[in-house]
Amino acid sequence: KNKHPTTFLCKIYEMVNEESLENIISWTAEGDSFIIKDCSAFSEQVLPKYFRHNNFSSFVRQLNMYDFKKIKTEHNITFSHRLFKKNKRNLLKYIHRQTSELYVDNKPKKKHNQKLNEKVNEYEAEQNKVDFLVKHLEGEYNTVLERNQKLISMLIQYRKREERFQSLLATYSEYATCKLTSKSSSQEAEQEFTGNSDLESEEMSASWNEFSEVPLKLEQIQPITPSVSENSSACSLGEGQKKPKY
Amino acid sequence: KNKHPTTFLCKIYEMVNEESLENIISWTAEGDSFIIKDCSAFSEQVLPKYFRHNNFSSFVRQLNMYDFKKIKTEHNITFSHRLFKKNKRNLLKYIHRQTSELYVDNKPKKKHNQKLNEKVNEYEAEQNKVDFLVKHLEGEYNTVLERNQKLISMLIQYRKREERFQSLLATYSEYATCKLTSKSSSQEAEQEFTGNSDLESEEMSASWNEFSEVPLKLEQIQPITPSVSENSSACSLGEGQKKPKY
DNA sequence: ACTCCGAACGTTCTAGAACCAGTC
DNA sequence: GACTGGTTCTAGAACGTTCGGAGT
Repeated sequence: KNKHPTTFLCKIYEMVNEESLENIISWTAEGDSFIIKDCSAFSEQVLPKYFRHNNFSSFVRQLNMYDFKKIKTEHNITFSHRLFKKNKRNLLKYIHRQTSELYVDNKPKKKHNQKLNEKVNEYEAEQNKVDFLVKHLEGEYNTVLERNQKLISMLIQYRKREERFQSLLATYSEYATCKLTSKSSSQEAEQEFTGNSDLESEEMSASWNEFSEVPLKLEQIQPITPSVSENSSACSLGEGQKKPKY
Repeated sequence: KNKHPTTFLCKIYEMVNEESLENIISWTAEGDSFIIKDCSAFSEQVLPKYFRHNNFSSFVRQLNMYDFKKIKTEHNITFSHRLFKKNKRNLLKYIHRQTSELYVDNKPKKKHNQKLNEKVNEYEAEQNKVDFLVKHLEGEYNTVLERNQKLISMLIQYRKREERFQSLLATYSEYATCKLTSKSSSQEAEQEFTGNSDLESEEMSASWNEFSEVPLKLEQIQPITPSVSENSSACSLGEGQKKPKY
């Protein structure tokens, strides 16, 4: 695709080299840029010969499209391009007209659209941050959930054990009350166990009531929606995606 | 603020009305726009008299800044503005130089920046979604964490109760072994209690060992960073914020 | 060969962005 | 010394034109 320079490049190269136009447009002394000495004559006489218009601004627009830069001078208009030099016609084929970068990969390549770009960058950064936090939170949540499940099963086992203690104690108690006449130690023990009026047991049953409202199975606890990480990662500016639809 | 028209408006009004420039710049026949008949002469002779430059493009830039529109004509350059008319100098004060709308309310007013705007809108939508999910997750996490804490305190109470059961049983057991000669029921009971070789107890102690690695205090469990909701809400395009720093 | 289509190029008008200058 | 307007260079956007290649 580097076979021929575009017509525009050929034309400006041609007119800059044209000796009859030396008083209007020519190379600079250094030969690394070209100078338009008579802007009016250039617009009115030269431009129509090479292009379909005589608007200097259109000419300049084309130069900018090809990444020529205007050089700051007094009373003269000078443009340069690193690949546009005197006696270097073979370099022309490497100069390319820039198609709007915004449309090509929707990354505007320059300072342009600064404000919007800042915004987009902020959003990207924020998105990445939130992504990370969400993933972290998910992990935390799941570990806590597992721990929770473990605690619940432990509690259930404690309960079972306590039931067995109780029946065991009942056995002892029954045995004691049946086989023995009133002994002080037996009474103390029975009182200590059967008396539900002590503070600890009250707390306990209160806690247990609350606990009974808690779902006991992992499935009953609302799971983390997996759509979070999917969406957020899809939005974290992967290279290949084609305009995600939200 | 509508007292005086800006100097630019005064100057173009003045030069359009200047009879000595009639062959270069003048009103159109209808008097609702002005025409530049000789672009070169205008640039080289007229512009420097009124402005600090002789660039036609700078002049056009100003016209566009004041919302003048170029009229499509042959061989002539014509501009018009709905408030710029012959013999209507008093209308000039209502013409305003447009400051970049992007900066004013960071909502570009036209079709311009389409792609970037799409992106920003996508990010806004995504951000709101993720915000919601994060808040939801935080809520879930905190309830699970509370529940966890409750379970842990319950477990501790169960443990205490079990210790008391054990000492109580020990008392019974001691009492039984001391005061009674070998009875079958007593032996069974004592075996059931002291025998740690049964399956349930093994599970139990295993669980307990795992549990001991689990932090018992809320403070030891890593809290959710509150920065999530702050940042994300700050990024959700509130109207008043001045360029948040991430 | 022919035509249709799409991509790149060309022309025009307008806006963005950086910088400068006057003014309050 | 911040704010508004002026100047300069470059880019965006719309639209027209050309050119080459796929499908017939």
